[in-house]
Amino acid sequence: MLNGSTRKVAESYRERVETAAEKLGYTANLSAQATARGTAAIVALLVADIADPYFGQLASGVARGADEAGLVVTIAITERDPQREVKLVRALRGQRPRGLILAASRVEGPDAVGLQGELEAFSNMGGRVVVVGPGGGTARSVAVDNRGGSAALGAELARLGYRDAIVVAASEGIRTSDDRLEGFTEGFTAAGGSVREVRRTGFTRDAGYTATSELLEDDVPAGTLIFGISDVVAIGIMSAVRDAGRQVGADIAVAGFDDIATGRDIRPGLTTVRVPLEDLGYRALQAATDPEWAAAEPQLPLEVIVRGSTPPRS
Amino acid sequence: MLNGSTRKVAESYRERVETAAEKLGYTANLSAQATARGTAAIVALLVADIADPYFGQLASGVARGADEAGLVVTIAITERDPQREVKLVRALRGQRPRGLILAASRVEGPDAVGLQGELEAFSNMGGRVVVVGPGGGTARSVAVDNRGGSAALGAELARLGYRDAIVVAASEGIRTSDDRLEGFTEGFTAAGGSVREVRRTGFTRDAGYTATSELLEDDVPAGTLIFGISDVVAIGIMSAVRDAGRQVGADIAVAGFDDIATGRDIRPGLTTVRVPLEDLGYRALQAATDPEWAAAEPQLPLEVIVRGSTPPRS
DNA sequence: AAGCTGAGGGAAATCGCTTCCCAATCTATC
DNA sequence: GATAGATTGGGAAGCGATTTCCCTCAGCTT
Repeated sequence: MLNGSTRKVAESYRERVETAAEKLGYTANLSAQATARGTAAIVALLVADIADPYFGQLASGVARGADEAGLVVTIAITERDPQREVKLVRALRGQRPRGLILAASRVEGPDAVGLQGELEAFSNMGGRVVVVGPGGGTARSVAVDNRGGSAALGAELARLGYRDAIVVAASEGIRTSDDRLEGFTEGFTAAGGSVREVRRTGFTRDAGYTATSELLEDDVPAGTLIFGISDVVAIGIMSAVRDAGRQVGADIAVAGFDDIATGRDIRPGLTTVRVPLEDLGYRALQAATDPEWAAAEPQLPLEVIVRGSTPPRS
Repeated sequence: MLNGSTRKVAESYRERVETAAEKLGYTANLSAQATARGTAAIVALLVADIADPYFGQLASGVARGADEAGLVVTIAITERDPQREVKLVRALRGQRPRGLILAASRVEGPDAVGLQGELEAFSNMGGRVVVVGPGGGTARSVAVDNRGGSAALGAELARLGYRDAIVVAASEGIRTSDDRLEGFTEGFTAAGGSVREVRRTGFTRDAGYTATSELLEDDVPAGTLIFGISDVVAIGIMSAVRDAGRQVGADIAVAGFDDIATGRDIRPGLTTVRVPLEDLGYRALQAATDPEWAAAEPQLPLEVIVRGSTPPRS
């Protein structure tokens, strides 16, 4: 009754009790509270890898929102393993969190069979599931216009004079990657370019590095553009380009997607599509807590940012 | 009794119950468990900013360890505000976590008055407090030899021919910064260099950028070395150097500390001291959970890494 | 056959809190 | 000044586990 239930208590008492509690160092036992109420003041966040700046920035937004809402954030790392993800969701469910935010998961496709079931169970228990990216089922989703953004990027790059591109993407079936790939191809070809090759790997820096190293063993003409499916991948690409003795920019141009902080500090700067990652996380949290969330503004505004990694070709 | 109490049950039964539970989608209510047991299977992690790669990598190690130990990680962001930090510790205490890991906090000094009290209360409740960095009081600590590492760095840089350095540090009283500053000065001067100026700001990229921009308004001779108290700061420094029309490397050399992932991908590469951040987090978790932890190997091994940002001066 | 041991069932107490119900007190209205 | 209505506060039940204690039953030993 100390923690804002329906009971009304005289203000004077309340204050007295509160200062006493303060002095004694008393803190309400959240677990007991959760037991009694049936739900805990917790939001669970699932990310692939918290050391990845993409997820770091996202988590930052989630944490901010949670703080404002008086919730605690619990974090779990999927390591991009669908099996693990299912297990984690199940384990997290034991906490009876108010919401569950899934960043970086394939909610669809063959890998997702177990997941869907878990998510439903979670929903049925009264928790809210939010998917960052294209959602499905009972889940709310906070999406980014990957397709539109990369189409715009492709168009812009073609306008800068690029005609020949290679895309380093993640495996087929991963929606974010597929959307970005399709969008880019669309925008780039519509404006006169053509995608010569698509390389399938993963979402990591090392994936980008390795793929590009292999790519550059063959003869890649100067003026080729390599589009990395995310900034993290693109950064790997840039390093590989350099390590192969080529130059980033006029020689081999590189572009990414997300606009993580690092992309602004490397030289040449990384051309990319700005995704308001922190906001995205913040809105995911809103979606997880706000009872009358209505998928308003389904897409966050994106913006193509051209930097030195793709200088205009004359 | 389903979750490992003293009771002994035949394995066969146990299995049967477990698969049944699996099928029904039952999950033990962790809150109830925590209420009954008096402590939750949770470790709380306090970081200044989860979007900062330093904390990201650290958190990554913590998360890995927690996963292995069957614990859930709860994360809270201090935003480098001591007041906030106290409040958070207090709030987190309500969860009755097994351990509390403090990364990036001043456990000492005038700001820490409230903190110490909270930490003690936490300890008295049976939770274990781990400080990443120089600890104090009841807290266990997982430390890094900041002083020795930066002394080695300073010595190495002097050996490379640098004689004139500026240090961009955090405010006085922040132990990590002070130790690194002292160590560097020691090592650098002992080997023939001299620290011309110390600039006090913060631990962020922008702090480094701003401080350096101001610095470069005056005439800074070519061949000067700027040491950023952490890699994040150093990256800000590099950007500022470039934006001021100077060159990183032969013109103005830059070094940092931590060896965050980004430092390997920027060009020129950032000279720094490698801190095994992930391990550090992992060990912090060990310290928080292992009952017979004995501060073994009090310091993790550090290593000076010279890259292109500090080319040898002939 | 009696006695001992250990496995396992069942009931009850406990954890710290919320929530519901009811009696007691206070206030406003006629 | 009496009565209905609104407030306040006390008490008990319940939340979903864990833990402890007691008891039964079967298998062995002597």
